[in-house]
Amino acid sequence: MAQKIKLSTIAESLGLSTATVSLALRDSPLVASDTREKIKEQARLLGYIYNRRAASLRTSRSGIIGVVVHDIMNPFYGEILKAIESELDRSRQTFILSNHYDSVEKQRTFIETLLQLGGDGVIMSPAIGSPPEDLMLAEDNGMPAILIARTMDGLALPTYRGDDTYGISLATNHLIGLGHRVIAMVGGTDQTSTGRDRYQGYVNALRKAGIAVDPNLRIPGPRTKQGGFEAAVNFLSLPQKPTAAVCWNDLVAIGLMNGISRAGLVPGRDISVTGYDDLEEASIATPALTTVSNGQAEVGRLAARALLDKLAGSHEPDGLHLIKPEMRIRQSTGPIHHRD
Amino acid sequence: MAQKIKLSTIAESLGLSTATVSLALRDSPLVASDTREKIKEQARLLGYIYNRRAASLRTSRSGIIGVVVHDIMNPFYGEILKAIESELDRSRQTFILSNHYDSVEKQRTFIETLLQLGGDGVIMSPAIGSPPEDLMLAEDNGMPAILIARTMDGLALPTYRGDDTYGISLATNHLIGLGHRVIAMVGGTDQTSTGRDRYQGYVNALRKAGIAVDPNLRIPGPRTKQGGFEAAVNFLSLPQKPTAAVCWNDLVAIGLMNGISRAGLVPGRDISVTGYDDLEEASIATPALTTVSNGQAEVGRLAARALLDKLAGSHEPDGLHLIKPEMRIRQSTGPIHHRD
DNA sequence: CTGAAAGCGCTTACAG
DNA sequence: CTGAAAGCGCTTACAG
Repeated sequence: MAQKIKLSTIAESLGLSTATVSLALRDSPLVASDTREKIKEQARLLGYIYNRRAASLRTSRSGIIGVVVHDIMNPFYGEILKAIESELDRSRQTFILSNHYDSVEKQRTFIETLLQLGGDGVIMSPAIGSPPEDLMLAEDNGMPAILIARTMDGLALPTYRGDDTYGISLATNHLIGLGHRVIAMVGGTDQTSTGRDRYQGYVNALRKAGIAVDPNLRIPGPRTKQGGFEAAVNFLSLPQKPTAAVCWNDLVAIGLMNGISRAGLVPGRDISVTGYDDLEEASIATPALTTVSNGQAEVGRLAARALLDKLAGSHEPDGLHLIKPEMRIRQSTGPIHHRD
Repeated sequence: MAQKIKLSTIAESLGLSTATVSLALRDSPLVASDTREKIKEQARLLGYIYNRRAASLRTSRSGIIGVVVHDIMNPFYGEILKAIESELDRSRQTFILSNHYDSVEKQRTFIETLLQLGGDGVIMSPAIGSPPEDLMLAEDNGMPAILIARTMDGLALPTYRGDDTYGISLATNHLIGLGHRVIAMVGGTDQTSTGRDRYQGYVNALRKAGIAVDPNLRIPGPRTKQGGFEAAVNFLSLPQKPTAAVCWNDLVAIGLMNGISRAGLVPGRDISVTGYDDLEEASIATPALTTVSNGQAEVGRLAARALLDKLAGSHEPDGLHLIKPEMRIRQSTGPIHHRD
């Protein structure tokens, strides 16, 4: 590596001022077009690398946007991130990604780091138990924040997520329509808005159909494939002998189906199973999973757009934006089939 | 948000110089301990946020490390990233993540952005068709680079990956040992070192066992679950009627097994299937997938360590570091079972 | 143990 | 259309 090339190196080599070089490289109409071309050519020749830290120190815009979610390895978040990425790419923003694994500590460290780097904004799916002041840390320091996937009550932050109560009722009603009466709910936690909403939607649907709600038919906890797989044992030994399971999400549903298969039963025939999210994987599972679309691409796209709009100065209405879920009927659900 | 708090705000409020405040906040022994405590307390009270851009402009260390891989939604990379993350977390480095989706363009943009941000180093799994000069762009500008998962010939960059040729021969030999003679290879591409190495390992193992290599038994292309699922049709209609498939990776294997199941055959009994990578998901697939561990956690950990060591000044030996794969025998492979 | 001053590499009024 | 100069918020010699 030769000497570090900076604006002044280019300026001196051309007998111009740094001001002119700076303007030219950013395509300012203030610079004569042949001067501009000469400067750009010289920058290329010298292998000039723009120092964003210096620029951002001066302008206080860094071009950095932070995104923090529970776990990027979870395809649900992966699909959201993909949409955010393609939206941010278009406006040449760099994005910094982090998992918080539901650690409030890790989440706060991330927000602080982002503030230190002069981040322009942040999109987050809040960790379980987040203190409101942690989530407001960004806004309080002039960095706009947008929430996705989970709601935090009492926070005036724009939020984009699916309508969980409604969505899970679609799945539950679908099963009821197929004749199922003993329907378990597998997975999820009351510690998130999503978890509470989905359980509530399931309860509502049963009540509306005149089916008594049996709390023992709830197997809370699992949120992953592994979790669903392990829950199969509990599920299959429930004394009420459910003929169907409404799962917390697709991962749990696929895991549960694997567990059911291992036990020699056929999901979709012996036991009906619904997922939630409609991950890319849902349609190629065996059997293909009946599930509820949860608008990941939409959530990511809208959240990114809202943030970019905010940065551009237009004031989006704050508040909750619910994406409407839709039923996707496939092979994992069918008419009631009595075990025993 | 009140007035922006900076070092000088704290200094003035305490009647000290910025130099003293700066040193105190970084726990310098040069500052008297009660002065230091007073300063730290004041910083906390004022809600001071350290401006890393300003600091890094001065010190030319940013605390940022870039990581770019093909696709973070692919659990193979996800598992590597997790290991990198936990290693970097320990040394308080921020990491910036990006997908290149095998676009050389996107990869170069990422490296340039990282240079502009003053990144301290970069870990990359090179995009297909990367020009060597793109990969050297980082090093040429003083930013150390480490390669993972894929090799680029003729580049003097430290590289960490699994031993593909050896690993795939383990899988192939396992099938041969079970009596299989017509073994297809499903997925992968000759455009990556990994793809070439794995095909070669498969060919070597067959030859060593005295089995003629039939190029028509290769179904190149698939690298995802979806791809494996779709390849099932081709696989099942091969005129040679293979009794087993060596798959490019676990995703392809799981997809292929789903496709085989849909066709009414039982993977693990009618058709033996091996995967590659030993993803977390492999053990809960149905049937549980026989596969080859590919050391994702090891690759991530070692690559991150090597980079941190390099940043700390110790010169790691460059060159290729191969992680030794191991066979994981589960339910998706069994003795030969003739179709028809 | 503490302070005054220069400088990291940009951009932005302000002049001309 | 171009230039001289100040300043973004830190850290680092150098003095004392």
